[in-house]
Amino acid sequence: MLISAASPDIRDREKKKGLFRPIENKDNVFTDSLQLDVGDSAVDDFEKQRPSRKQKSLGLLCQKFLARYPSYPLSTEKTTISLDEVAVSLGVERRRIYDIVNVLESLHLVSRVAKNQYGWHGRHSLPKTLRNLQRLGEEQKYEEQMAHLQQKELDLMDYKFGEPKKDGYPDPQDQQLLDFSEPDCPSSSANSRKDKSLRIMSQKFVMLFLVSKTKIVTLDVAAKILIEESQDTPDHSKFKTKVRRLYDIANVLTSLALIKKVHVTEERGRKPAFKWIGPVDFGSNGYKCRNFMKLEQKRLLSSTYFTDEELVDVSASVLPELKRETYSEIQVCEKQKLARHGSFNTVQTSERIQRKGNSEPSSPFRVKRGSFLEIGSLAAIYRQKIEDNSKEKAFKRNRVMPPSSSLDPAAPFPVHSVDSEYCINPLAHQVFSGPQTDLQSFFVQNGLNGQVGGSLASTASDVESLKPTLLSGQPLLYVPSTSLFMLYGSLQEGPSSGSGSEKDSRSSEVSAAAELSSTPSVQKRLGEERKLQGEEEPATKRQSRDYEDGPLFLVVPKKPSESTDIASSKTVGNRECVPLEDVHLNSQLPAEKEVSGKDMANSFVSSKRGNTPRITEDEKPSKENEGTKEPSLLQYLYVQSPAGLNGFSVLLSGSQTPSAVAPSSGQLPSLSVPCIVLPSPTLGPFPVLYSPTMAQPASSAPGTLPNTGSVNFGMPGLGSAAHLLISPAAMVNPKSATLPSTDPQLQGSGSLSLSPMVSKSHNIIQPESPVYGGHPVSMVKQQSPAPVTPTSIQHTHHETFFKTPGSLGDPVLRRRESKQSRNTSSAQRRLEIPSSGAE
DNA sequence: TCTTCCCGCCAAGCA
DNA sequence: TGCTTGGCGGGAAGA
Repeated sequence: MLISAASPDIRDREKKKGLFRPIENKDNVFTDSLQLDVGDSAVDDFEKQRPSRKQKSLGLLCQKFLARYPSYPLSTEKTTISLDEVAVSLGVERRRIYDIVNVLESLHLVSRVAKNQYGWHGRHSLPKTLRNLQRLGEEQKYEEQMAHLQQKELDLMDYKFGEPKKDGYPDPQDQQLLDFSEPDCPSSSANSRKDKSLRIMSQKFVMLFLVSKTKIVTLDVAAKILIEESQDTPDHSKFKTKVRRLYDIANVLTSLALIKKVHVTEERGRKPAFKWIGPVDFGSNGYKCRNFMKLEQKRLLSSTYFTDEELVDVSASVLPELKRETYSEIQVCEKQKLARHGSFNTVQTSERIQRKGNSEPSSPFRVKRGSFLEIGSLAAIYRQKIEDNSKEKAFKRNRVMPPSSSLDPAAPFPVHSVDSEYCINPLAHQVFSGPQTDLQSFFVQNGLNGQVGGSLASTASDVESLKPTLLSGQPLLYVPSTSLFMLYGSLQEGPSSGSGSEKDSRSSEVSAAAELSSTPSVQKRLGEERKLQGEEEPATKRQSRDYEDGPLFLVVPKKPSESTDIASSKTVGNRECVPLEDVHLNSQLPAEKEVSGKDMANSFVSSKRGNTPRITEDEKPSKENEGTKEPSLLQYLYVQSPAGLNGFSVLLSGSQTPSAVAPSSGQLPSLSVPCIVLPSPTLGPFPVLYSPTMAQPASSAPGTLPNTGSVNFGMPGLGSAAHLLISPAAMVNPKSATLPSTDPQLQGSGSLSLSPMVSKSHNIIQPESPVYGGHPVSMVKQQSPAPVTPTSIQHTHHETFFKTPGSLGDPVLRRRESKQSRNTSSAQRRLEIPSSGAE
């Protein structure tokens, strides 16, 4: 799989090395062995050289088969598979290859082009195929059939060895329901050879997974359904035969990392079953995948940009080696869906599965479909997390639970993440808790409250609070050029966090949040909010934002920030930065001053939130935080190196106080956030510039130059391009830096949101904004004073934290380099990915 | 003992 | 008719 993901050159080289030389070429083995003198020693040697049963397994064979071809071949890359050649290469009979290609063909990974010849398509269309299968499975009511069979579990033995009860199986007339409309779908014409083909069986098998809520299918149930559909006499022999075939299919699907072997323990004992671990939720909103951060552990991704589908693939490639506890997910969605609906509702609470031995909930990632992921930053965070467990523990002690309301319409994951298996995102905790700790410490040390726009968050109203904007205190990864990933984590849950009572409280809270989010009322509110948003801005603007290649959000669970320092609170209280929302939320300011932290957490709108006095890090956990449950989610802004930035990328912390980032109207020149300038993914290890001091004096008065509140970056050689002012909740067009904004909103708020969500809610940043257009950015040295923080937590891991996987090893670099050509044109790649929305 | 699935026979399908 | 394709089940390795 690694080779598959690598460049063709590497593949060729590996091939030359004989990587694919059949390890089980029994002909050779036999020949060699037979050349020996017949004797005990020769027999022993023969036995030793004889490949074991496992070595000859179909699964292993399939893996070798898949390794021959790229998972995502270029559109111009036409790969033809010669069955004879493959069989010889792998040292197996052609019959075995048939088994593999049949299953692969069922998923449209290959297609038969001629006799003995197949065409390799890769996984490009896999999501679509799965989506279709899911739809077909739903149409065939497989879920009901499985439920019915499971309900009739006590009759299973009777079924296996005798005539099944009539009521336990579909009526023969109902077989018409199994008449698939699509050519490649199984037909109900009974007992034809095609009906029993492995190809059709494979599709049906996959359907069972896709329609299953638990995503677990026992072999007996699957075999039972298949027998019924084929109208075979359900005797034991048929049952065994079906199970054999299902094993064949399962082996291939396992090699594809779509399923994995599990056991279901029932009253009658353990039953072999398989669990779907591939992408799920292929609806219009996109799909999710797992094991995201394992990519980093495996050092597979480096800082290379991957499409979501590539990510899924690579993630799946390491799946067999992954531990269950480290699974995580990525939820991919369309920007349009995200922008319009503000949420990604494909996660069904019904799919929740309590994590075995670990009830720690987490949230899935959410990225735009077809977008590019900067894995390196996330991976670096993950490493940091691993390396700093102690800090994490200390952090957890003080962390608070984010309220359910903290779920941005575009970020409903904390809700679902409570116990939904498909929302489980250990990454959020395992990966970011540590880094977040560091960042939180960083922010605290720098006089920041550790919450992005925490003061900006307002509880103006339920509707307003649901406006898509940066989550307070949450990490935001921003890639202005193509997409935006907003990272946030729900650190609330987690067995190790906090006291038992506190944990329980948090758990219940999260559960309540989950329920709340799923309730119609919430959805209604979201709809109202969206409606309001729609009314607030011209349709043209909305449309442009919806369809422009704007940022997306990668949402990951984050642990709540427990750290709020005096400086930050002070800054909040004296915030001179008036968020854009203040313009229309001004009337609510007085009330907001008294708003509890909980309310704040519920608010997603940047506002005068800062009016609420922020407690210190020491106070917050023990006092308000308990009741407020304000989410302290870390946010990062990852700025992909725009044109003119010499390939440097900027990782910005979104957790600075608004005051620090809020420029006065007409004076919005620079960045006032903690940031790290990173080389572009193609440049390898990156910490180049790092501005630890982000503390912003609360005294920064509106209208003053941002020298005190802004962090500027000096980028030699960058020239004096337009200024890029970025803040967790505010971003200003470079043009605004030098010229007073004529936009009333700008003047009123003095801050602009870099986040598409924020911009959306604020109606300020337009897609065509130079900021989005990747204007050259000039950064000057930060001039902010040294931060004042109550907790002087050392963040000694910054370097490690921000080190990209690209610096991890040559293989990674090589791969990244090799993939550069493939990813050179992100736009091109994106164009190749059909919009799910269109579909 | 049960699960898993390799192995190859042999028949359907096709040119 | 010959070749491709793949259903099928015996039986053995492995759990």
